[in-house]
Order: sequence, then C-alpha cells, then structure tokens
Amino acid sequence: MTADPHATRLAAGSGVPTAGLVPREFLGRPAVEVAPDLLGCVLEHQTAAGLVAAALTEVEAYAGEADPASHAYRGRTRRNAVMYGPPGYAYVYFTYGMHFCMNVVCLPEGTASAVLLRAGRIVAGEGLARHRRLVDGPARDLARGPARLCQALGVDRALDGADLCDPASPLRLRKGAAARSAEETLIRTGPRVGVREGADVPWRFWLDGEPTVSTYRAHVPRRR
DNA sequence: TGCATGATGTTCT
DNA sequence: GAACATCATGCAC
Repeated sequence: MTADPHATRLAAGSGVPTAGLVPREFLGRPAVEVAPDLLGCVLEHQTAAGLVAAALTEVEAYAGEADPASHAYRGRTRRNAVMYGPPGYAYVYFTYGMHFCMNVVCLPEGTASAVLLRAGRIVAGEGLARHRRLVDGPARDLARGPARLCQALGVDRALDGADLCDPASPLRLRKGAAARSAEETLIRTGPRVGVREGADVPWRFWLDGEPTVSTYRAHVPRRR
C-alpha cells in the first residue's frame, strides 16, 4: 500500500475533490455493514475520453453463499470468481442481454460478499456521461439504476476485477467526506430490487430525499 | 404515474 | 432451455 492519505490532499487548483481513496480494510467487512457506509462515497472512472464521477446514493448488500439472492449462492463459478477474491475490487457482470451491473467486493479473500451499486449522482464529467447514455433526460436520471450507473461511467466487463483502492487504477472509490455528514444525512433501508429469493431482507440502502434513487420494483417473472 | 411488455445474450442446469 | 441483481417504450388512467 503506497497510498499516503496526505499525498492526495492537495491537487493544487485542479478542482478535483481531495478526499482520499477508500482503504481496503474499510471494505473487508460484511457487505451489510459496508453498504450504508458507501453512501456518499464517489466512484470515479478515468478513460481516454475523460473522467466521470458519481456520488453513490443507493446500494444493496449481498451476503454470499448463505444469501439465496446472491450470485454466489450456488458456489464459485467463472463469472463470480472476483467475489471470492480480496475486498476492494470491482465485480462487473452482464445481465438481461444488454446491461452491466457493478459490485464492490467485501470480506477477506475466500469469502463471497459484495455490495451492488444501484444509483448515483453525477458530480464530474456530466457531459461525457450524457454522451454515453443513449437516451436523453434530466440529470438525475443519468445514473439512476445499476445499469444506467455503469453506462454513464463507461463501466463494462473489461473492468471486472479492477482495483478500487489503487490510485493508479482507472476505476477508483473515494471517500465522500465532503458530501456527507452523518447527522444531517438520513439513510433509509428496504427490500432489494428485482430479486425473487431473499426479498424479505431489508438490505437495500439509500439516502433519504435523493432524487437519483431508483424506484422500487419487485421481481416479476418473465413471460415465456 | 403506473403498469405490462419486448429487446437482448450470457450463464448455469 | 430457462432464468436473469434491467431499461425504455407504449398505452391506460
């Protein structure tokens, strides 16, 4: 770990937020504990086209093999392998034939646990985010929903396994201290979205009053 | 504003 | 072959 918290404090005059990256130990806890703490943190993706950053406003916890709604419920596969690795890495998967969703891996290596990033508020690079989204709309919809968040940030399967705690990584997670004061921000919880099993557990967390939070939709069986 | 539905392809059984 | 941690659209109210 070369990251010195003080080294990133002053990006003189750049206008870039100076808060440090989220430390890996912070993420090496159960997903249910990590999830609410991620609210207000900032996910950044640096590409040749530019930087897009989003402050997280909605997340969901997935507990791993004991959680019937988790991708790890049926054990380790090629797809979910990253979830079994060390914390602080991105687990990106493809779903519904056209969308990507992104998780932050929690708990130490050998255990599968993750937090799904469901929504965020774009705080940098809005023009690029808008360009990436195929549909036009209000700013609050740019990253409202897990697949939209990935689309706005340009996150795809190539970033599966990316390190979120490394300043040199294109995909990073910053502490959102500036955006968040625990006393002033109300965190709400409820059932997870779009899952059939385990819908009774209130492991979805969001910031109260945030217009960027996606609306709750229960799982609907698809017609055949 | 709120449902129902089709698009699309990867993964796992 | 079925299910899937979704989204955008179209139509009913």
